[in-house]
Amino acid sequence: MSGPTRAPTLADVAASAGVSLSTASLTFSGNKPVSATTRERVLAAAAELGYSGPNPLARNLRQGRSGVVGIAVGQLSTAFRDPAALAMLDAVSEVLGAAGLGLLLMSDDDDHARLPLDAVIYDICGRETWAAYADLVARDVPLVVVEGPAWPGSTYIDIEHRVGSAALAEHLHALGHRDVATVTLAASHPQREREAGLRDVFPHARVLGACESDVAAVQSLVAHHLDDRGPVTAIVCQSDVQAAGVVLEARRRGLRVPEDLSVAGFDGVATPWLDLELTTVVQPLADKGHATAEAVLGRIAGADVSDVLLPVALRVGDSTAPA
Amino acid sequence: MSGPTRAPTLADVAASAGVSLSTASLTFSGNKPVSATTRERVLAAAAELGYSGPNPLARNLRQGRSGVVGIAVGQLSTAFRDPAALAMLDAVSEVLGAAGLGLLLMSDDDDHARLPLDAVIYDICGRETWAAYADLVARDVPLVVVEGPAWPGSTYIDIEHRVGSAALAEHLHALGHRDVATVTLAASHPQREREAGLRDVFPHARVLGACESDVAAVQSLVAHHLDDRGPVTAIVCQSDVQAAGVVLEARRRGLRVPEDLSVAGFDGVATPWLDLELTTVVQPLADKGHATAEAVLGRIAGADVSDVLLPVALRVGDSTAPA
DNA sequence: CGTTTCGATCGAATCGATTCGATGCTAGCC
DNA sequence: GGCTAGCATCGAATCGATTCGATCGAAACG
Repeated sequence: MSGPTRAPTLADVAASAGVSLSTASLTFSGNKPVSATTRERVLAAAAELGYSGPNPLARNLRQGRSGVVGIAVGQLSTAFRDPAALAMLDAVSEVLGAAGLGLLLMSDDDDHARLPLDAVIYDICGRETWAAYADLVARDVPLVVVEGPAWPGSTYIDIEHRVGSAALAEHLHALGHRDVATVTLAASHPQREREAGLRDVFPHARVLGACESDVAAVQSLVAHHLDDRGPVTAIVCQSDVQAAGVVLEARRRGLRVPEDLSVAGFDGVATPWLDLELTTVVQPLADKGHATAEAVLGRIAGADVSDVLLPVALRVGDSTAPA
Repeated sequence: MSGPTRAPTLADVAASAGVSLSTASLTFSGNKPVSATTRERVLAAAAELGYSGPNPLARNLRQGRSGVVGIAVGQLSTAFRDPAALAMLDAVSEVLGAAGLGLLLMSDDDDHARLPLDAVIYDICGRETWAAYADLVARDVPLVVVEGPAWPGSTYIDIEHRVGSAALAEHLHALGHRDVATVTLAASHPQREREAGLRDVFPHARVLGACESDVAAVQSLVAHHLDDRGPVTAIVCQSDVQAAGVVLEARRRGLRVPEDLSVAGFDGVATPWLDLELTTVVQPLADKGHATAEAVLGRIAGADVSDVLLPVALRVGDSTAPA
């Protein structure tokens, strides 16, 4: 006969247990000691009423935090197609999860202004403007930028693009390469830095074109360059996925890698479907993710968080050889 | 002199504009008409005070919704390594994003009981129990299960595993194959269905072993089977990624595909780094994602939502040939 | 034995909006 | 002119907790 009764609240539990609302709250939150007998009475009442714990919405309002961190990655499907992005995401999620925070995917155009976010991670390489930025600033949401534009008020996590890129270029130069071309990402901070590193060694390196980190995309980009490829003896890519695309396309066109063409990548991720190990610049993806998440935690806690610049390392594989 | 003044609230704006709190609220929410002059006064006051819109936390509490939908996918890095998962995620995000809902990643072990979720999508093939399930039920959170166990109270989105698998098996049978082996996923509803479909045609098909949808994993799984492979002439996999792994490993061992060994996959995703088109069972990934998201919206709206069963289609590629 | 201290509990204020029902005012109508 | 609608606005209740400060006993102390 008791219609669809609404879900019990903490007040119901408190009443049923014969304690005050505040005591019931303390029982669940543990923020102050509660005697064992009282705790049991409250928990018993909760169990009987089918109370499933404090309403998160109410807690959030009171505490002024939502427990949710946004991560902007552009288009989901393209962003995560590159294993490097996944490794990073994994590390971020690990740290935030341990801190009890959830990770909310922010895709490009959606309007997330209505969602309560405790902080936002911006990890869209290859984009320099962002509609949501002004809004986040207005709402005082801490922003952690990964390899992006150095926006005022945000914390900045980055790697040594230029150093790594230059080291790779020197490796090629030492192998005797003189005519080097590069596949780029969209114009962006990391892209500019990496290109600068390349030009430290090869000032006249040719740009074949820009594309995202996707095997098919890079294949169609370099396809015609490989037919009539002029004097180029090495191609430097901005990700291992791009490099894999170049290797596959080169082979399809009858070129041997590395004998006829040296190919280099960036990131240092596993490419199990390629039968050679790429020469690449290994970046500490897990460290980058951890550093990002730690920065988020710090900013949420209101601490002063300093920017992070992580080192990279050249890894010489089987995809580069003397010119 | 005015210390760190706290962020302005709607009450401040209302006072400054000389209107009531309710009118100010209506100005922002648009739930009831407000005269143009009043609206302008309110907006002007808001601009002057630097008010950046209603606090989402407060709105959420009042409305009893958070605007966030959780999606459980197991380990992030492994879940998204398969492009099929990404395609699905993309479609889900598209629909939910358009509805103003955010998508929160729930990884395995994190405790998300403290987060306010309007609904949860369960998309972990290969798992039959879930610690969070009881909790979600207790909290009355709508649950949409994709290819998972048919849990009471949840909405169920699935594809025709058995039909597709049987169609593929018949294709192999028609090619003259009689000795077929299969690589499986962890024991789960879709795996059982697919295996049943396979055994409809090949009752004695041999199971090589189970592994996740990952090139490297499948390679090490089938490695020794390919050396001394007995009478097997075809291997049926549970994903295109698995199939790609088998193809690569077979070639590494000197077997030609499809001349010496036929290989089939499942999903119908692009494998640009493979130079042949896989024979596979194409599932409508975008439709599946859309249906999932629509089910979520329906459940949140309190509607009766019926389960969805989507069709699949056999696609014959270059990886299967006469035995 | 009087006083201090400490732990457990309680009452009330608070977080910042949304929304129901009531009120006042103007316009339309006969 | 009197009456009814309808629109804009307002006051107050509400969402469901957390948390500050006060209170009350009992234990510890000199």
